[in-house]
Amino acid sequence: MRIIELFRKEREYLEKSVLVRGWVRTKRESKAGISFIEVNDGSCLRNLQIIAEHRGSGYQEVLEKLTTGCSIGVEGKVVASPGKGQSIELHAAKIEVYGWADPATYPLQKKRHSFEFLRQIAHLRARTNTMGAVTRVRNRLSYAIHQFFQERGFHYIQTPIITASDCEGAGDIFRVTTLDPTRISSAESEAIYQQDFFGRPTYLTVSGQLQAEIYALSLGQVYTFGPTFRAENSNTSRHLAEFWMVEPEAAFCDLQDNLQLAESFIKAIIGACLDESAEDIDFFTRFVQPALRANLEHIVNSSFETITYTQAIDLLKKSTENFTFPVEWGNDLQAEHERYLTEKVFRKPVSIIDFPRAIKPFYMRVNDDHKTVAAMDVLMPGIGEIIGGSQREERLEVLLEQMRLKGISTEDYRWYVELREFGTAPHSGFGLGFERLVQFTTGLGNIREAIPFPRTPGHADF
RNA sequence: UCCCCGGUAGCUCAAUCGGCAGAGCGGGUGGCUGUUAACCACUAGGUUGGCGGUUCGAGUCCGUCCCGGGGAGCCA
Repeated sequence: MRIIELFRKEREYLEKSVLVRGWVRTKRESKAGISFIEVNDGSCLRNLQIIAEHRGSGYQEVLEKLTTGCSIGVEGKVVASPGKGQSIELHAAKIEVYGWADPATYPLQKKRHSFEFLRQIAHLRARTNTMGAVTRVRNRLSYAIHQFFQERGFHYIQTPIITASDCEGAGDIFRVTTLDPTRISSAESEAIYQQDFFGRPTYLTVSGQLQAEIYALSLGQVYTFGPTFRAENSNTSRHLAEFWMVEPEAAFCDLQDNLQLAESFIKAIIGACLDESAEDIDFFTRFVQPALRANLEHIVNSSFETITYTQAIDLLKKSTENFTFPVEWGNDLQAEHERYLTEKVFRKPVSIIDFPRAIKPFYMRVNDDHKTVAAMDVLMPGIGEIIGGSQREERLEVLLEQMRLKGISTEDYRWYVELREFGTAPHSGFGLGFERLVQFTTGLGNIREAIPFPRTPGHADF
């Protein structure tokens, strides 16, 4: 029996006998002959209070040794609690200990630990209230993502993790090789790749977008939800070397449709958490970020703002804010600029569209002014850019010109070009950083708490 | 990679001007109580991140390296 089930149907289980299994969070002794044991089984935030009488139980020895971290199974009767803080409790008839946890060496205490410390014990931090709550929210968001797309006829596809494309993004990428590193350094540069597993240089993917386009131009609407890798040496609270990305891609869909999709998407999945992870959201609101619940409700209830890059530049130029970086048409927006727009000017999510052609990738559709492309960045208060997307360039000639201008090899991307030669169609899509969404939804300050086992420069433990 | 801050008991932190290294929690022992971050008493626990320097004397000042955090860039 899972504890959440018990709490959900309290009346139904009252005076009934049940078996609950989980981990001891804390134990309070009463020498009058009672032990109070709080058990958590991960099904929900709340602990179940176990009442264990010493008298005649034969468990006095067990109860004395029971400490935080032990795993136990308790059989007993569900009764109404006379104490404050819980409506029901479990009156133990039988207690089985599956595993002990030496209190002298078990690292988790009943008190608050720093996140830095908990990261060092990622195998045990999952047993804390915070990480348990993050994990359940992350799970609920994942489920909501699939629900959202499935309900709208999008097909879930899997794009490759190992790729030979190395110029999709500007960032550094991870090499994938079976070669002995000592041989690589001593070898002739080009010839060595022919001896490698794939017979050519290969990397971990930085995006499944280009492959998703293939399936959008055949199944109509698809989405990916998988791991993505960036070898960028960035040490911030918003970056991971290995993270999960959601990338919908839809045919016969222009930038306006794309914006609409992004807005409905974010509202739907955050709304699902507000409704169905209410207890965990309330926990974060109480202990992590007091304004969290109000912020999330605001996101769900507000309509997102959409402005063009040119309008954004105007707003920034008019502002009295002291920016470190100059505001000039043609420069990319800096974090401080994005924060100002979404947190101070509009105080809600803002989509910025139609960026200068020169600062965006080759695949984005060139607008009629020939100076901008149909790009969109969705900015969220508190974390900045959460979604980046665009309408893709579907016109063969324009795409070839873009590739020429950006120095992209038409040989290497022959297949991508052929999608425009054979039955091309307008299409759009975007990418959403999943951990940033988890971060936003939980209010946690560091993205390293948004994923069970964070990979960052110098850290690949567990 | 750059800038800033930090590293003291198992954990969270304090230590005045450079002058005997401390508290709370956790652990152990005992007491008390339908308890709720339980409470009370006692107790054990330290190469102050490493190396070098200044000084009668360094947790504290200087140099250097390592590690961590925050911010920036890059991005999702």
